[in-house]
This record gives sequence, C-alpha cells and structure tokens, in this order.
Amino acid sequence: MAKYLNEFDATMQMIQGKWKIIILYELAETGQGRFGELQRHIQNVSHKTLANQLRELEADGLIIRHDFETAEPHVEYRLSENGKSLIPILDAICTWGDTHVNHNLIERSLCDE
Amino acid sequence: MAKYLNEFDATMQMIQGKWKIIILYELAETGQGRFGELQRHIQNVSHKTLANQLRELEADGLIIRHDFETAEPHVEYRLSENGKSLIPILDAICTWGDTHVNHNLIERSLCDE
DNA sequence: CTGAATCCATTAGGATACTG
DNA sequence: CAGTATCCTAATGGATTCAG
Repeated sequence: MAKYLNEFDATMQMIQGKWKIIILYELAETGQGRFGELQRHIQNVSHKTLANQLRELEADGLIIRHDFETAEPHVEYRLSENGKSLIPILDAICTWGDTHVNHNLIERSLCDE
Repeated sequence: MAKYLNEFDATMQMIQGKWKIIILYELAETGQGRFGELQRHIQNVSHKTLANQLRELEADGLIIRHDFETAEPHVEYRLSENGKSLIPILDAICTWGDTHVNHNLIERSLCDE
C-alpha cells in the first residue's frame, strides 16, 4: 500500500505551490491563456511568482508553453495530456474537502473571532 | 469547477508536510501506533518534527491521540473516520504518480548523473 | 516514553526594478 | 508583453536540550 510513496511525493511536488491548481483550473476552463491573461484572472499573484509556477508546471510536463516568437512578445499556455489527466484527482481533493473540511473550518473560525 | 478551491487548499494544508502521508499510511496499515513505534518505523524523521506533524494531524481531525495516562507514559495514535476516508484519495494520487510521473523522473535522473 | 523549547538552515513567495 | 534578477519576510523542518 505504501510502496508508491515516491510517486506520491513526486505528484505532491507538482501540485504544491500557492497558485498551481488555480492555474491548472484556469487553463482547464479556458483552454489556453497568455501570461498577462493569467495574471489578470488570478488576482493577487505577483509577477515573479506566476512566472515561477508556470515554469515549474512546464518542467513537470503539466502545461505546454507556446512562444509565438513574434516581434510583439506572445506566449500561450495550455494543459498537456498529463495535466488534463490530473484534473479528476484535483476534483476528488476538492470534493473530499467540501464534505470533510468545512465543519472543522467553521469550528475554528469561531475561535478566531 | 473552481469554486471549491478553498476546500482544496484546506485539504492540501492537511496532507502537506514531509511525513504526514507516511504517518497516515503507517497508521492505516498497523491500526494504531505509539510515538516511539512511529519514530522507529519512519526512518529519518526527527523527534520534534514527528511531534509537530502528529499534533497537526490531530488538530485537523485526521488522527486520534489516546493518552493512557499511566505512570509510564503511553500514548497511542490511530486514524479518525475522517483520516480513513482520506486514504482512497491518497491512493489515487499514488496511482496517478505511478502512471504519469515515473517517466519524467527517469529522464531527469539521467541529467543528474 | 512523550513532548515542549530553543536555535538554526533552507525554501517559498512577495515587492520591485530591469531587459528584450 | 513576457521574463529575469535582487532583496526581503515568513514558514518548514532538523539538531539539540530540558521537563514530566
């Protein structure tokens, strides 16, 4: 059962990162997006951080970067097949959180106020 | 689709942490374990870090801590129902990693050597 | 045995400015 | 527009020591 821990860690490395899943979902919904579009849609992400996360996602083979190499810089990102196959996993995590996490959060938020 | 991102983050917070999943799997396999047993079975984890991760898992409701309160300190940890319900998700992540990650890792390890 | 406290190294990520 | 470089802060986790 625990013999796939290396694969677990490798997968976690890929989806850990404050904005990576938001990026993946954004690309899953829109099909593709330019750097500036992503930055506008994903509020509060800094320029540098978005660039970092995109590079890591690309290095991990989850997204594909297409540089049009025109005079006016134009780059588009989209999900790779690997990236697409990850979406159901992300959905499963969201669903688990929705049914198991909320109550904990509510209890805690009462302590915070 | 992306409306559960808060739940995603909350779930990720719970399972991020260098040893948390190893702890969860260990408890899933053995049923329960004492602090010292966990430290022996999980090689390379420091005393403090194991204590930290156990406290966080307990605070998140994924494991249950039972203090026998005997003269000779005796504490056992086991999965809560929430913790058990998370195992299939972890398995799904492992399985995805097994079928999608390995090749990337192999390609990279060639670069490292 | 279990766990808390202190000190320290590493890393992620934000702010900003600069390049092509 | 897209990307890089520098500086800075907060959080993670390891080593060690102390306490019940």
